[in-house]
Order: sequence, then C-alpha cells, then structure tokens
Amino acid sequence: MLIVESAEQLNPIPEPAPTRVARLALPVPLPRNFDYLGAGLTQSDIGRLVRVPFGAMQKTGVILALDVEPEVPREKLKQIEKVLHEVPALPSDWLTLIRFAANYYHHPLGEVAAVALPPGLRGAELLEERKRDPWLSLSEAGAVMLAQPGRASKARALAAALVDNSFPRSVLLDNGHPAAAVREARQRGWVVEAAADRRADLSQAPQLNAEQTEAVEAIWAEAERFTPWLLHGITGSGKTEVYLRLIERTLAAGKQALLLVPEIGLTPQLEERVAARFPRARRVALHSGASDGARCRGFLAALNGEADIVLGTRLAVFSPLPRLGLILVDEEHDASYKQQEGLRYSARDLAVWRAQQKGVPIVLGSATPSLESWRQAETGRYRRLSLHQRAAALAPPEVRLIDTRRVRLQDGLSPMLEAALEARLARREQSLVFLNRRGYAPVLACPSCGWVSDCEHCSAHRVFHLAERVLRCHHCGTEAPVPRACPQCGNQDLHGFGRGTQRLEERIAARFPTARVLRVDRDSVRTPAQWEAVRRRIGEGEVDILIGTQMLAKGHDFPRLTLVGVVGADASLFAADYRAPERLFQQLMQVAGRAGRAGLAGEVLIQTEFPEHPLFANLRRHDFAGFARLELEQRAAAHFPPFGAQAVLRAEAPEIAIALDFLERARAAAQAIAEAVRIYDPVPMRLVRRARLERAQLVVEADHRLPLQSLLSVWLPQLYALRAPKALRWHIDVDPVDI
DNA sequence: AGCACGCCGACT
DNA sequence: GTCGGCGTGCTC
Repeated sequence: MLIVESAEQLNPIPEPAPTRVARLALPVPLPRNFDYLGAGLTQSDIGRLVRVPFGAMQKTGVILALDVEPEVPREKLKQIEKVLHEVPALPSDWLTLIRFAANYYHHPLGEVAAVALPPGLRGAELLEERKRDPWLSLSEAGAVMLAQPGRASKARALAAALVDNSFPRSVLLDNGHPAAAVREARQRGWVVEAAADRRADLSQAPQLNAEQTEAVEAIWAEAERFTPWLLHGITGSGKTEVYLRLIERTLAAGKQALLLVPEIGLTPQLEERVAARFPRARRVALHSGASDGARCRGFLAALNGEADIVLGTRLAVFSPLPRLGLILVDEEHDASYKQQEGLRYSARDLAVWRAQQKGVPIVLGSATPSLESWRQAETGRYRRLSLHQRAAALAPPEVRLIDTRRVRLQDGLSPMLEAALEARLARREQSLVFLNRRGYAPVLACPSCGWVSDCEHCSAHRVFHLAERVLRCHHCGTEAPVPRACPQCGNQDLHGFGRGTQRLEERIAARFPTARVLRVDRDSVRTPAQWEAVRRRIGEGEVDILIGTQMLAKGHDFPRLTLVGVVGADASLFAADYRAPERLFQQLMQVAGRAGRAGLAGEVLIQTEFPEHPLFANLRRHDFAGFARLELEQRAAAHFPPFGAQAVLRAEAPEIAIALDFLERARAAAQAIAEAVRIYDPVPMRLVRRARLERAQLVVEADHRLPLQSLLSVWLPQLYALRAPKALRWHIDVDPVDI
C-alpha cells in the first residue's frame, strides 16, 4: 500500500537545485583551501574542475569536498561560475594522492593539484582540442571498462559504478566473454572493443635468460598485491626486457602500466621500443617536451582508462590510472626524479606510495640503486632481484687506475691514457674521454693583477667558453664577451685556469690530428634532434674519440666503443656533500658500462691522485654491493639518510642577513616544538649568491620520518605566520638530495 | 603568486 | 593639477 503524505508526492514539482558549499583546491601559494557556493552539485562532482572568481581574477580549481562547514562567514562565499563537465571528475584515489603529496612535502594543496594536472586543462581549450582530435571525442564517449572471460557480473557491477559517477563510457572486452555482456554494452550504446587487439606482438620478443625469466616470474607471482621490488641489474643485463614482459602480462590482464623514466635524451628510444613491442596498445608519453595539448590528451586518456601504457618522466607519477596494475621506475637512483623547485617531490617515492595505495607491484630498476632503496632491500622491506649476466655473455670491462702523482700530465692527459687512445685509433675502435666539466676553462684570470672572471650575480666564477667567445655563469646563465685585455689592469695576457671539455677536445684534436673527435655536452648538443644526430654518427662509426660530460654516461649502446677514460673525477671524492661519493660511483659505473660491447673487450682508465680510495677498489670489482655496504656504514655512523630523515628550510633575500634572520626566528620556533628532532644552526649555502639573491639554509633531522613530519606539521603553519620581509622567499625541502 | 589599494615625484 | 612608482595586504 502506498501512503500519500503530501500533495507533492502525487504531483511532484521540480525542486530548485540546492546550493551546497564546495571546498576547492586553488592554485595559490597559500596553505589553505577555499569554499564556494555551487547550485545543483552532486556527490559525483567531487573531483571535478571548476572556474571561480578569485579576488579580481579567475581561477580553475578542483572540488575536494561538499557540504563542508566554511571557515569564513557564509556571506563571503562566492558562487562557482562553471563546472567543467567536459573533463571527467578526478577519482578519489587521485585526490588522496595529491593530498598525501601536499601533506608529506608540506606544500599548498592547490599548488600540488596545479603541478599534477596538465597545463592548459581549461574548458575552452579542451573543447577546441576535441574538435581537432577524433580520438578524444571517441574517448569522451567513455571510460574504458574491461571484462575478462567469465567476469561479466564483475563487469556489470563496474559499469553500474561508472554510471553512478556519471562517467560516459565505452567497453573493452576480452575474447571469450559471454555474449550477454556484449549485447548489454551495445544496448547501452557503449563503444565495444576487443582487448586482444591491444596485446603485444610477441613475434619480436627476444629470448629471456634464466635470471630474467626468474625475475619476471617472481614479480608476476605477486602481481595482485603491493610488492616493492628492487631490480638490480648491471648494464646490459636486459632490465628493459624484464619491464616489457611485465607490461605485456599487465596488458593481458586488462590493466594499465605506468613506466617512469629519468629526464634524459633516452626517453624517445624507450618510447620507440615500447611502441614496437605493443603496436596496438594505447600508449601515452608524458614528458616535459610534450606540448600542452599532447599532455592534456595523454592525461585524459589515462584518466578515462583508455590508455594502456603511460610512459613518462617524473610528472607522469600524477597520472590518474583507474585500472592501474603495475608501476616501473627505470634508473630509480636518477636525481631527476626529485623535482628541485616548487613542489619538491620525489616521483620515485610517490610511485612507491601509489603502488601501496592501489595494491599493485612496483619495480625499481637500476644498475646502481640509490642507497635509500638498497637499504630497503637489505632490511627486507623491498624484495631484491639481481641480474648479473650481460646479454652478450661478455666479461665486464677491466677498470684500471692511473696514479697521476707519479706521471707527468700534459694538459690533463697521462701518457698511459694517450697510449690507450692511440691503440684504439690503430684498431679503428672508439674511445670516450669523460670529463664532467663543460667549457674551455672553469675560470679566466689575469696573472699580473689577480683579476678573475667572477659572476656579478653569483658567488661563482664565470666559465671561459672559447668556442662561443663568452664568459658564462653556469649558475645563473648570464654571459659576457671575453675581454681582450684585463678589465682591471689592461694586461693582454689573460689565462684560462683549469680544464673543461672544450680544452680537452682541443688538446686531443692536436695530439691525434687524424682522429675524428666529437665533443658532446650541453653546449654542443642542445636539442633532442641534435642528440639523435650525434647518436647516429657515433653508431655508424663516424667518430673515433668522444669527449663528453655525464650526458654521454647515460648514452645508449655504442657498439664500437672499447675504451673509457675518466679525468678530473677526484673533486667528488672529498666533496662536502655526503652524497657525492654515491653520485660519483653511480656515474663511474654508468660510464664504465659504455665500454665493450658486441664481442669487443672494454677497458676503463681512471686518472686519480687517490688510487687507494676504497671507492675505486669496489669499482674495479664492479661491486656495487661492496660499495653500498661501506657507504651505508658511514651514513649510519653519521645518522645521515637513509638512517634518519631530513628536511631543509631555505631562505633567499637580497642580503644574507635577511635570510639568516628569518631562519634564526624559524629555528627558535622549531626549538620550542622539537621532540626527538635535531635542529641545526642556519648557515649560508655553499653557493651563497645566485642570480643576485643570497641564500641560507637550516637543516632539521630525526632518526625516523614520523617525528620529523610531526615537527613540520606544527612548524610550517608558524612559518607562514612569521612576518617575513617582502623581499624574502623561503621554501621547505623534505628528503633533500643536495645539502 | 597576482592584483588591489594607497600615498609621494616629473609631466601632458 | 594628474600619471604612476612599487610598498603592504587580501584572496573563500
């Protein structure tokens, strides 16, 4: 029986859409969110983008929550101007991710959202994009749903959930699905595709060796849950092939794979390899080189589940992935995973958090893992897999040290290294001389009056670039023409002191006049297209001797390269930065890995004044584990990461006193709340002045993350409240890598 | 961060 | 007399 309680129930009149209070994340550098009024908002609008008036401006924000109690009087709330319905709502796990990042890195949530969203995700631009791109209109028809054989009921449940979220939809069905599921999908007007079409082309896959097979099987056995893996594989051991096999299985299971790569010129190569292996998968590449439109499309393809493989640099860690099944982080030790400005996040660390959040496996791969990850493996939190075999079944290159205290160097080159270069030339093999310092000479100076080429804006010398005839500051980028005479005393005999790649190139070209010499550094190779051309020239044997910086260390296989010479590495052995040895070892291992391929034995010659340094002993044995053991012992003794956690508060101002004064007040505030936390004194940074600003920093440290995070949670709001002069800027860096 | 409002020097 | 310098202050 129906009980009628009111006339409206018989003749319902449409109710006016109720106005609700929505809390938004807005891209402003303030540690709080903003509340707005919105008529007709529903629960499914959480995660949607909106346009709102903000002061005298217009901003795009993300709806975080509805029906919150506003913290300001209700009459101050403005109306949401427009809900961007053309963009699907960001899912709740994505909102949780950016909330986590904001909390962990103590950065305003709205700014985190702005970093995580592709630039140009705005209503108008998006509509325009859709007109031009037929694919986008297809995917706008739907979030992808995937049904495996015998999973029709699960598929229907998922579909129902998508309907509730007012997702537009399409379906991706595996072979062998019940016909009923297809009928149902078609009846609902969904786009239907077969998942098999997106699978790998297996014809091309090379055989795996025993180690690789073992790794793939071990990881796949845990594919249904969060398992962090450290894949320690020496150069040439075929880590990439392991990644590809795992991606293949992930796609076959109807899930998405996220592959993170460092910010290097190699990204296109890996992209090509993935494309060749998975020609029919929907692939998305997200990196800084991509256009706004491409990033936008890629992000949306990831968001609505269309994308099968998302390959990208650190920013790709923020891609929303509704059917994520696997995360891979290649070269996990690489410094470019840590953003060094604004939101200073580690994409590798966020990736691990995401894998845990979504209950999926994550593989961190490297030949020289970060000591953080290595220790996680030692303590059993990560599971370690090792690939020792080089694919070409070749002995690793022989590493030899040249004691430069006992030989006479000519322009930085020892007779032994020269002889080795000579021998390679005679055998028509390639050589690489590694010097991690670009320019002709690090400083130009006047021997008669003592003038040096100092930068006006930085506490650094300007580097003498002979080829371009400029003095260039490597910190702020400003340059000046090379003076013909000393600006101070008029002496015409100015000297370049020290050696950079340009001078080494000059010296080697003079010493080996018949050799084809090529210098590769950021000055000579500026664009991806130039990199491509250089790689081709090297690969086709058009170069005899390469001279280069770390750009070349990360290079690809150069099959004719059999000799690597290292000069000028000593500075890193005793650097003040406690991470310097780790970086040096990683760099030397990497550059050594270039030597010897395709049946040609490799040799590495390192010029050093400190041949007895233990770092070299491990390098000669290719013993990363040995190096890590030694280095971790020292870190443990000093309570440095990974045996403890750090954050650094940095301040910059026109004068150091202003920065130090702010940090001193910050230190006092921290001291008052410190519990199980060490707070150091504010100190000027090593490079005090950069681009006309003077910088200082204050380190806080704890034995564990938790007390450090507790301190930051109380401390940061106090810092925002400190009355800082307008000219002062400050930021916090959690888990810094450069202190 | 923007962009307002708000009080003091050289100009149509 | 104004146009405009960028010094504080606010943004739901």
